[in-house]
Amino acid sequence: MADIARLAGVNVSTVSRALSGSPLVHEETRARIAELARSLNYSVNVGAQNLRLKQNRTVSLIVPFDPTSREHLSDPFFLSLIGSIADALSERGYDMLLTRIDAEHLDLAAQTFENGRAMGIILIGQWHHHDQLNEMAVRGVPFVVWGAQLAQQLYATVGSDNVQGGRLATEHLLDMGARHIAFLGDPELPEVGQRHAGYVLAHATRGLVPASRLTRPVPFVGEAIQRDLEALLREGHPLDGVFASSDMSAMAAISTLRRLEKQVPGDIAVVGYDDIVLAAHFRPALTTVRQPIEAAGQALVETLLAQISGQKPASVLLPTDLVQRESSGRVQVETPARRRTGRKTG
Amino acid sequence: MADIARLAGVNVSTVSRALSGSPLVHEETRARIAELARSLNYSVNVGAQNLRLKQNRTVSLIVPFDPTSREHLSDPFFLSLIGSIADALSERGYDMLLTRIDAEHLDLAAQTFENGRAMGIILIGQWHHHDQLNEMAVRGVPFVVWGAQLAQQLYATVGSDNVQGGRLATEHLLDMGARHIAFLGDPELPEVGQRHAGYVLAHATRGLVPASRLTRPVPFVGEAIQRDLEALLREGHPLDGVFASSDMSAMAAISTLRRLEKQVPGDIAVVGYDDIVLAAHFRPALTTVRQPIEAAGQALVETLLAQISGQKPASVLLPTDLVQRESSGRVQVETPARRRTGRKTG
DNA sequence: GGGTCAAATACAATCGATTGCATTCGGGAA
DNA sequence: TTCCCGAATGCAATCGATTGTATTTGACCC
Repeated sequence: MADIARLAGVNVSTVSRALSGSPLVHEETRARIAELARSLNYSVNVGAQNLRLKQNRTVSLIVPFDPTSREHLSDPFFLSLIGSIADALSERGYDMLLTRIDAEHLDLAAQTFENGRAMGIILIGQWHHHDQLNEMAVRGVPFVVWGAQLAQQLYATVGSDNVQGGRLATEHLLDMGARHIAFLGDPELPEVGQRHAGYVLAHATRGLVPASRLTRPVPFVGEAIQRDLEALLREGHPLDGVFASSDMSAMAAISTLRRLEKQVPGDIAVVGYDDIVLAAHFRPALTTVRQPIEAAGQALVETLLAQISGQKPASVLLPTDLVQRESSGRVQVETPARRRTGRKTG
Repeated sequence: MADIARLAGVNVSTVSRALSGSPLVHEETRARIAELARSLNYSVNVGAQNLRLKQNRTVSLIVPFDPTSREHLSDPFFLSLIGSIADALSERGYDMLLTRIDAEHLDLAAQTFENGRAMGIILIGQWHHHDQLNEMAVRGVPFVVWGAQLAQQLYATVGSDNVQGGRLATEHLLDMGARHIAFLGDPELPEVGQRHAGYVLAHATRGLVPASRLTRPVPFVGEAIQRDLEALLREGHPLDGVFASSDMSAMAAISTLRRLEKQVPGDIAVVGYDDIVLAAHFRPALTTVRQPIEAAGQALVETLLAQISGQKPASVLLPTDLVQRESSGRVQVETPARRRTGRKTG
């Protein structure tokens, strides 16, 4: 900017005013300065500008990683969610700063705000650290979490109605005749916990109680699912339904079951969660609970911006619905296999 | 920082030195300052720091959008690529600033560098603006492009070997007995152009020349593919193979062909490009040319960082290979349908 | 006790912008 | 001619850090 000022024979303050369209500069001067700026490929230093103005148009997107696996960004659901957030932000003229942090230290997320790089934060998942997040909220950090609404929550979340989703999935499996439905996912994670609550609720309304060993706290990805399902079947526990807490785990489960020579859905009906694009094209096409991804990105961004502009945090619960496809056809009610394994129900 | 200095009863310069671990401050003083900083949730203002140090640890990722469609970020291939770039950057301690710009003004990408927000740029695709990019390179902007290597290129690209990929796909289709192979994709885009070159080359080595109307310049996504294929078939042109320049278009093509009561691969063999996760699970499972996504992210980041540290731009060509699945089985050589449609070969 | 020296800390310029206030300039009114 | 006024521009402080160059402090030695 100093260069331009020198070349134009004016003071930097005039250049600054000219470039920001202040009515205080003579039109002729402005034109001369604008022309110079263009020819020099000049653009204002956003860092310095933000420093002076104490504001910016950047939102920080934090994608925590599980420190034990340091797993890569690959689940299509989260990738799509990131895409939809990026779109929602760019429509509004914001940039997105993507940072990955250790999921055990979610409070580090606040740094991108506190050090002035972003005016707000979108966090994917609350993991096990509801408390750290509440503390961040008390500190006045503007942020929104993609996840579950929890009790005593001082921050805003955006998420699908997980209890409802879990319930829909489980009721559907029960309708299909399944009576021994495994739940795949770690209920310690808030979202999964709510899906699990829906699973229990659906049983309860029919006077049923799922066997506790049918709840399998496996991580979203990796080979744990294979091993776990093999173990479950080896134990000889009856099994005629699977509710997986993500489509990727549902697909892993189906592959494993088929390898163990179970028919899906003939012997075991499977329902997933998310409705990623892949779900519709998988064989058998996956019955699953749809989470509205486009709406999610929009809602996250709007909620955050509202908060930044001074409104108080207000959570959003997005509707979920069941998409019925092939993986959950009617279960054959009395196969020799099932009779053999007995029927303890928990 | 001024607050801390006041509370600690020292000058800000001492605080700065203490926090950055300079040996010039007394150990005791440092401890006191560190403790204060922690209790105040203080972290240095990165903007101000960058301003002073003229450096940062942020890389800008530019994902251009086609201004006519302003299409959302949804192609799984690009989403995965973004994920792999994010991972490669975070492994090295860099943050990623994601910005979307109009594909007709790729030179705007330089702004994130020139205004000091990022130390380098990764750009997805060169679109129609090789010239703008060369000009950016002349200006000294450090950037790498995911795309095709072109003649007279002053900047670095990372990309798969598109000619080879196109050739592999086409040779495979020819091996399967196809003789009227449509090419789906706009050869004006550099990467697609090279895949098309491979397509022509594969024909040439067998003394064949593909009919020019079999080259269908349709965009990657949207409904154009359906309409275009319908038109092609309505014209009565013989067709027994399709090489689509992305998996998403291959899948759209297959759906359309089936709706028009063509067997895939029985009547028409189809090969895609990318090998997205979905490809393996689609029915029929997609034969496709694999692009190594993890390697791509790593290579992009390494190439950019090398350039930032002063080395001159060096492009990387990643190997591609054909993944053979179901969508490209042997074509039935003489069906009544084919005989009916005649055999003008262009 | 005065001088020397090293360790620890303070001062002040700097990065690139923004903006309230001061200054300059020219023209019109008295 | 003098004074006033508004338009256009310049000056200088400021944002929050870093760092070269003083300056202070205290220990040690003669």
